[in-house]
Amino acid sequence: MPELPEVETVRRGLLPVLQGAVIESAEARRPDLRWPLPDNFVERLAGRRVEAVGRRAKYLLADLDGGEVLILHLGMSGSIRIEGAAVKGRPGLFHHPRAEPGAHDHVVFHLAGGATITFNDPRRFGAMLLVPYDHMDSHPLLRSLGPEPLGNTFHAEYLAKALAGRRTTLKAALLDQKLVAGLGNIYVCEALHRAHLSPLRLAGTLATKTGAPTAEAEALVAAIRDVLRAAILAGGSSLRDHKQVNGELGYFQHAFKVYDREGAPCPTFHCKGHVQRIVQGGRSTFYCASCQR
DNA sequence: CATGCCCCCTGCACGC
DNA sequence: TGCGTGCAGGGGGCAT
Repeated sequence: MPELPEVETVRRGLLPVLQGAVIESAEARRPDLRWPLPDNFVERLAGRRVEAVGRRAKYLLADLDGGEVLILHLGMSGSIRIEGAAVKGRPGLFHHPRAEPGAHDHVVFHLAGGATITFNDPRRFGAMLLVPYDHMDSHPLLRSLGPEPLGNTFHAEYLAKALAGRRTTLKAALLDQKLVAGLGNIYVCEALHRAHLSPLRLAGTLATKTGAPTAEAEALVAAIRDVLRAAILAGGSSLRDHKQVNGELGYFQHAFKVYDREGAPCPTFHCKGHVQRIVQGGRSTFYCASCQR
């Protein structure tokens, strides 16, 4: 499920329940996800208070008292659900009642007060790590990440410079988390369509010799920011069975212009083209060859 | 360093 | 119905 908007949606859903909460105990129902769980995982979490719930790229970051950060990645199929908690600001309203753990419920956090937070991940491409807060930025998984696409340092000048000299396609460049962090297959396709840029364009052609940002780089930055913001407002995208932490579906998938819409008429105003599917780097790309150049 | 390919794993949709 | 195939939101590791 999870690209930046989905991870941000999870973060926002966790915030009212998890921030300030104490993890009474943690339950590891198997020893590994993508990698083995951290040594003494359960012991290191027991009794810890969650001071803050942040996000970097597609990583969720739970700052714990005691100086460690729980880093959590949802991989391709990871999801989180909250059960047994009151909904903040809505007296009498609760998340779903607690249920017994089911298939692919790999880690369960039991919070003081009775709520549980369950990590489910059928494919187990997700991950959990515990790292000292002071070493977080230098952790191998985080240290090479590019700027946040919704942050102040991601602008046309940066993008033009970052793309300069790249000999790969725009699609591959935008999927590269070192260039900009948080985009995945869906939102790259959607952003390129909004910017009317072809996923096959050579990335370097959006840069200039002088280093001045091009109109195309401006358009691409705007498209990326717009589509991510809109998706976050919609609660992310729910493909297959993925849900928000409260069990509700996101609904941005209904706003997809090209992703998974092979054969559909291009939604661009006055465009006569159709959405086509090609394969780049082994992954599907959806675009309109007529209005994306 | 940059690039492209393989792989990890499970579930599901599809065609026969 | 059953079975084989291909595909799925990510990204580390490796060869080139």
